[in-house]
Amino acid sequence: MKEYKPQEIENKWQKVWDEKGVFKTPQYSEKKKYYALVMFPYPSGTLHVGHVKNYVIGDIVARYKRMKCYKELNPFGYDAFGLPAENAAIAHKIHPKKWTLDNINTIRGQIRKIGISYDWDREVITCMEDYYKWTQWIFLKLYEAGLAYKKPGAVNWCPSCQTVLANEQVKEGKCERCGTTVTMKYLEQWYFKITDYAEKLLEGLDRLQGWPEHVKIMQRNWIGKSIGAEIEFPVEGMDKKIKIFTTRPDTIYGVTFMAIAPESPLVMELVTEECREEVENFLAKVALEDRFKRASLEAKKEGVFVGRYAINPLTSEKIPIYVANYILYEYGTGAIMAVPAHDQRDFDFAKTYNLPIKQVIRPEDGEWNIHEKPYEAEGIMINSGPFDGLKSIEGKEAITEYIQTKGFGKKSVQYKLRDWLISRQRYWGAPIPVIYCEKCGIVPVPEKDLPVKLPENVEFLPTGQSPLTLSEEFKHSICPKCGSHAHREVETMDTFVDSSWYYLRYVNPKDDHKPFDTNDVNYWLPVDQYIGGVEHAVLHLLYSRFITKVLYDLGYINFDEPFENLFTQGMIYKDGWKMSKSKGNVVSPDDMIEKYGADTLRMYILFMAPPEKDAEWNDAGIEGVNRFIKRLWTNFYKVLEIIKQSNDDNTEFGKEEKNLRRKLHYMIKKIKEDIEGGFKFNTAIAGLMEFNNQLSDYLESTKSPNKKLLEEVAEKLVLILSPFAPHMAEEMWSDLGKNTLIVEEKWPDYDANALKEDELTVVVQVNGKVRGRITIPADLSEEDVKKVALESVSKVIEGKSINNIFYVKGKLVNIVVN
RNA sequence: GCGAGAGUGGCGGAAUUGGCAGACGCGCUGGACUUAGAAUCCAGUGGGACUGAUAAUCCCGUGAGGGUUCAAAUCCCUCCUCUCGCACCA
Repeated sequence: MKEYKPQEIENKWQKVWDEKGVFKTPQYSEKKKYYALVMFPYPSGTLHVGHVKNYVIGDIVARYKRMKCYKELNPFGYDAFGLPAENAAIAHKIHPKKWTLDNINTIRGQIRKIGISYDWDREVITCMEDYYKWTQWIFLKLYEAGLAYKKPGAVNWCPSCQTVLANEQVKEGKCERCGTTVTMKYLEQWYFKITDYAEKLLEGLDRLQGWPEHVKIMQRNWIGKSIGAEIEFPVEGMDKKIKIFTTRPDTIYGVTFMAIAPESPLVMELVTEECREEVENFLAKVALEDRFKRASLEAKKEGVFVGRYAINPLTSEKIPIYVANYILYEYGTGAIMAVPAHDQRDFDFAKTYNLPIKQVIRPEDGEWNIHEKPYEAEGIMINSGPFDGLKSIEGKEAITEYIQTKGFGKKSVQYKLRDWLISRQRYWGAPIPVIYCEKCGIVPVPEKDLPVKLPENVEFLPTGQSPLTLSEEFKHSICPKCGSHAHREVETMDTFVDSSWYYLRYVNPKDDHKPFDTNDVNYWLPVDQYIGGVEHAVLHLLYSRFITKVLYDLGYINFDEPFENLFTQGMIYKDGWKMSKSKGNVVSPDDMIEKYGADTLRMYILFMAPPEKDAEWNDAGIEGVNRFIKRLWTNFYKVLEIIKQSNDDNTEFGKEEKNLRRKLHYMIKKIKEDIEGGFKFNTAIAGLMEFNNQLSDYLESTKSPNKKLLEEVAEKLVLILSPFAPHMAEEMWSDLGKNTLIVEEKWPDYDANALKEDELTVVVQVNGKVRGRITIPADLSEEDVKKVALESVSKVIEGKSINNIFYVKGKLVNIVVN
């Protein structure tokens, strides 16, 4: 019997695949295209099995589709710029470039050993000039389109990373990378105008049928669209109006005060002499507060009267104006009309400062004590003059309409989404291709001068200042417009800019004249299946959609969504924790391959849980899968031996043969359905195990195994196995005497005829409880089945009257008695 | 607080178009092989009752409680717990 030596056969077949170039992307063929893509890694260390899960899932999909006769683009690359690599490089006192490229070499080696079917010729590394040149090109295109701009303002600052962060990179007030509490700074920074695309990004989500609902919901929430009205409230005794945004214009008769954000310049314009001191003290106090604490629900609502009153344009009522800590300057207009009767926050504030609470909406039925709790739901308008009696939904329309005709305001839509802050005060990124000229101001670097090279001999310790400031050679430049003395932008781009377009580069990774070829990209994109972690829901996945939509609007591509189908895989935990070096709970794929081989590793990762779920690594679990693989190997070579020894050409199958053949085809059907019906690889592998057990039973029980049957079993079993355990499948295929490569074979179809059974086992229930089972010919009539069923439980139903008999065809009979 | 998802043996998980709950694997128990162990193979394995024991039979059981139905892990109502995301967005 041939011994199973995984490392040996894995090396052998990986070499063969390489030499024959079987995973190279076909350029010309009749086949339909399929673009399978996994989120590329940050090369900031070595891979652990959690990363590998991503690539294995992608590889099963790619190999399956390849066998289903698609022509495949299945590339891999590295998100090589950015803070993690830079921080690691600082810690290890070597240059980020060397550190990054060393890691890439390690990772590439790790992945090759797993037998992932990538087209390695298309590898993309974002920190290389031939890539970031085109990242800079994208910046220029956005700049030309008015979608990249520089503005001063309050920005998120990570004191540990010593750089600004985009809103999407702040999680619960902490830096998404390092967990340090984010503070605020006033800085002039570069932004991409993603807010211009809020509506398009929202609309596109509805078309993405192949995306998980929870990711779409996260994006919708992040974009945060609200429909309402902008209304202007005149200030008494001043030629000034306060503009507010509200989603509840129907509650305007219930306004009892106004509130303005502390940061708003309006505050100091409105404040009266008597109140000035108190207001200034309040502003000073708020300025010192942590802004994320201030913006949390638990924070107490506080404010001060500014000394003035506004006039409600509908009622002409005089209402006091406050500056209040719970008003956000960045959202809406930075000022609100406060309706304590119908808003919890206004209610809390009114209670604290003893302000009136005026109910203007009542529930459709039932009582409501407005002094106990605000009523925030829809209802019927009351105390609202001519609008009394309207439903609040109608009231919204009616009042918006009214203020619009009177010129007090207009319908308005607001979004929570903020523009994407893309400049960083760090070294390891693509330089922003812009020059500052004393005469011409901001001048973009001409396309022909790209790339703006990142200098390598620069001190890059994080100081809060861009390290490129230190390089006179880099900074010094000449204005491309007027030729006078100028200096370069010293800040670099956020790595999320690099990764927001890499899926396009894979199509023409070596083209040095353009970022991609429009025809080729239009052919290969959108990506058919994208696979990665859910942590990118409102980061990379949002940015990529934005960049794609911009390139679409600029006419470079003919699709406006990059990823047709998205799959988010769960994480692998060990000892209850995410794997990390500091926790010391990292499971290395290399160790597992050395111990069990890549095929076992691949299969265990898929078997441990449904792929979208988080799973706990279990050393005993991988042993179990390894046992299965060895049993399968043994069975296969037993079968092969029988085939070789036998001259029997009998195709008349007995009961056992028919039975085994049915189970074979049942497995083929099940695995196809498991893969296509939502990547249920865990149950697909269970199906393989089950069939292997059945094959063992057959080999053990039968005296004269049938050669023809076993030939079919061996061939189809190996084909089905091949996406999961490609190396051993290739070895088995070749031992079957085939002179093709299994990776180039077709996925077998099941034979519906083989699935038919001559005899069925039917469960017999009495009053819904299983009381027996009967074996019947498959074609027995319903009447006869019932008869047999009744007989089989005659003891149980003796002396009882039969009320009803239900028959579920081929499955179950339920006899109802009393 | 809002939004989404999930609660099934000792464990990971199957079954969700209502139709045999616990597939498959781990673990555990017993056995075979062995000087012994490892490996491998075979058998058993939700809880309980009955029985001297076996076979058989019965009862209970999918977070809790109620409902619909011949039949509920699956559908409906009420509640609890956990995970994730957002978090004063007017």
